[in-house]
Amino acid sequence: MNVVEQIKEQIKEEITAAVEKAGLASKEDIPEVIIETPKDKQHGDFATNMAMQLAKVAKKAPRLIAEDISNHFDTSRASVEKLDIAGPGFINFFMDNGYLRNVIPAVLEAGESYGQTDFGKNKKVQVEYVSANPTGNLHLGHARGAAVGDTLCNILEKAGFDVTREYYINDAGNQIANLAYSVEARYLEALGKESTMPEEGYQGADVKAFGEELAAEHGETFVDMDQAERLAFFREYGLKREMDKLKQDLHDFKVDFDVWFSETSLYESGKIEEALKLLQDSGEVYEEDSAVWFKSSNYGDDKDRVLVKNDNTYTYLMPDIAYHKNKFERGFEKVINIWGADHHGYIPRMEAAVQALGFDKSQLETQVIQMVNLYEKGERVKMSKRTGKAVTLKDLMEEVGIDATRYFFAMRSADTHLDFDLDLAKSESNENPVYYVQYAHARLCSIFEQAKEKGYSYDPDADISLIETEKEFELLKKVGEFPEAIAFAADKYTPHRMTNYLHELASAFHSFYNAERVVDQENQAKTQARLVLVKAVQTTLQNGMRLIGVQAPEKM
RNA sequence: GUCCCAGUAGCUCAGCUGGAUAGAGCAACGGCCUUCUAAGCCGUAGGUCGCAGGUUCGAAUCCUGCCUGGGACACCA
Repeated sequence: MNVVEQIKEQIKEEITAAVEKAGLASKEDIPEVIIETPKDKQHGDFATNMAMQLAKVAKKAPRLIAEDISNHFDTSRASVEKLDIAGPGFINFFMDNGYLRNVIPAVLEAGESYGQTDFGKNKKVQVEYVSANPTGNLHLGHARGAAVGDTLCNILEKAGFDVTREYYINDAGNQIANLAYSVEARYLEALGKESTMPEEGYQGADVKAFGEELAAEHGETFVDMDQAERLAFFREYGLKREMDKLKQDLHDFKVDFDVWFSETSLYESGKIEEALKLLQDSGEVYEEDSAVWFKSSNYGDDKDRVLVKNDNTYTYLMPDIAYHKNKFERGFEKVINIWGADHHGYIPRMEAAVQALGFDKSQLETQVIQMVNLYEKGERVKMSKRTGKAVTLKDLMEEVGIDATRYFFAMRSADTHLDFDLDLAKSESNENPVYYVQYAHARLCSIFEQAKEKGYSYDPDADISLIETEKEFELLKKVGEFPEAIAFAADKYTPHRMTNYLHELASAFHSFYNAERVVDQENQAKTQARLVLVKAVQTTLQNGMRLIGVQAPEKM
């Protein structure tokens, strides 16, 4: 357990003890003790609302209860210097902050692994994200999903979950047939032959390039080939090219997957029939209008869904059911889907399917990534994937940069609409929020450089009892909250809390930096102590930035 | 029609399990560089938390209804 958490536990114990000693409630009746950090420093370092919570049980006014508790509270323990009663009955704890010094050796010892906890109990979790159709470039929305998904995975891992990152490749549906037709059309076009682009074809420049490359490499080889054979080739070719590109773009964005799961593989391995049979055997499906329907309305969906169409092919849902069955069979205790907003209506039927397969609804968690609206020069830019007019992940990486893009997406709650201001994200100025955090790191590095120049060597055994100012303790407290911040973000699946935390940490550091000097020729011992403090800050900042996937630059 | 998301400072957004005087960033205004990076710090100003009810000792937060904006509602994927 980390230092800050430990002290909170001690305070909790003392509160419980005080409540019992004061005879306010029996042990079983004491509600869970809540320790919070007040927003206003006037209200102390920690506070509890125990007196208000006890008002009903003890049948007394909260302020009187608070007095009873504080009279029986043993301040000699838990580093409490004094306590106060305020407002409607809050008990505020003012700490002897010396305990915070213990944060430093804890961080230094843990190094890169500082922040790691066993909160997740090594639970097997699978996160599926991005999963964009391999029919074109990744656009803004996928970029958001990639940044949020990857950050969430990083956080879950750090919080002690056993995470598998997975991408579901939709390589079996009509859209892939359309891709094949599109490649064909572009190929013929490149050879100057007559060609027709299907109405639902992909107009993107990438497909056009495929056609040209095929024409250049293979000449007219495919022109007289049997069309089915030719399309099969174009299909494979297009798919491979699209996937290669997509993997490369994601990799450049620092997003890598453990498993690339092919939809086609479900057809080939018989897993779809297997899943369908299971549903049939358990009476979850019926036939109507020569189609096979799943009784999803039994599980809260607003209507039943077709699994097998009257032309005897599967809907998209059927293989996806088989896929989810497979996920659980692989032993994941929790399956997290991060889907685009356009899939939100799809969630109830998937939850229904999971239950029909005999799994618990709570094992499936679906997070929706809301729409991204792009703004440039103050105006909304309309995008369309089909026509190829869209801002791609690649554009973002080139124009905005990986760090700013990742930070920008990670910093906002994923389930709300996002306005992406291209000019703001591009601006290399203090308007861009990522620089605030990066700048803190560059400053930290600069301190070490200066120290080195002035002949100081970093000594991990420096006398940290010389850490004593308010700014130092505030900074240390923030550093000490890191493991809790990670666990919290993991628990609520809210990666944006992590950027909030990093911003707060950077802010505490900048504030300290302006108030106190680290490298001070007049005071060697203090310099040594502060170097150790600052090292702990640097380690924490680096670990946090790694979670978001942004660089920690040494110079800016 | 049903469902999802949103409505909080001029703008973009946080706000935890309901808590104290609702917070950041940007923009505005006033200070701070002979000393570790001023992409920073310190301070000022700015809000009937969409509206109306309800629950509660206490509501931006929970519940109900309504208004406004965005989106989703295929035997497509």
